[in-house]
Amino acid sequence: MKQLKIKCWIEEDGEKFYGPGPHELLKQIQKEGSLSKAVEQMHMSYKKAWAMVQRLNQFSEEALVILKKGGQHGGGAEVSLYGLGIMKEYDDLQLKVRQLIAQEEKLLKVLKK
Amino acid sequence: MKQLKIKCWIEEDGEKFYGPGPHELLKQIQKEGSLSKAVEQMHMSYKKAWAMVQRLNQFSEEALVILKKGGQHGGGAEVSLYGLGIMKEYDDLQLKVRQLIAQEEKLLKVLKK
DNA sequence: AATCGATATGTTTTTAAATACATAACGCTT
DNA sequence: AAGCGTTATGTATTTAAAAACATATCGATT
Repeated sequence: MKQLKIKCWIEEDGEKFYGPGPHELLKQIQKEGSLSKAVEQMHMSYKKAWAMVQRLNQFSEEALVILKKGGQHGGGAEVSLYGLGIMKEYDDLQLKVRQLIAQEEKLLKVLKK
Repeated sequence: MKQLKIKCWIEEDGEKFYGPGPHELLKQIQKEGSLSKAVEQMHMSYKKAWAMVQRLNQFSEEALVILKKGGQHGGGAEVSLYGLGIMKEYDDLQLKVRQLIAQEEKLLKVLKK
């Protein structure tokens, strides 16, 4: 059975900046309060996630994720207010995109059989 | 500078069926009349393109590409009428998607800076 | 039947990405 | 200052995709 799929993301100078991967990572960070725990949930390597966070923070006017090392619980990670705003924007965008998909799926003959 | 990107494709049972890659391939086949020449233009390996064509034909009610081997000119490839129809559908879809992008790019705060 | 240029197909090599592993650094708490 | 759990970072290994290479097959034309 055939399905129409659409994926959207934001690029910074031709390289991926924010998309499904980072979006899911931020959701897990928000839930777990730690980068390592978020990573565990997602079956993603810590290194990859860490680099993702660096990139997100570096190419924004404000950090999306705040990382803290040391301290009582060893440290932790949280999504900033600014990061939460971007997450919401992306969610809203995805909603519109899904509406387009639903509409188009009815028309496309390719999807038949 | 940040940009919103969207990519759409059609899946058959979870695996890619028709998207930007096959679409470009069909365009080149149409132009060149041969799979090997199309591949050369695209810097794609013949094997990959050949497998793509097999998949496109196998999972459709009708072949999108007709491959001919032997004969005066050794053979050749052409996009079927059915294939042309799918190409047009995909082009039309991309047009609508681009309209959505243009509209959304004005709204997204993430794109600022 | 010999030729030619394209399709068809298997094997090997290269490449890049992801993962795994190891270890240092941090700072609050006790 | 010792312990803890997390962030930070380098190195090595694994994996999968892509490319490169080699060769067989086909069939109209001559």
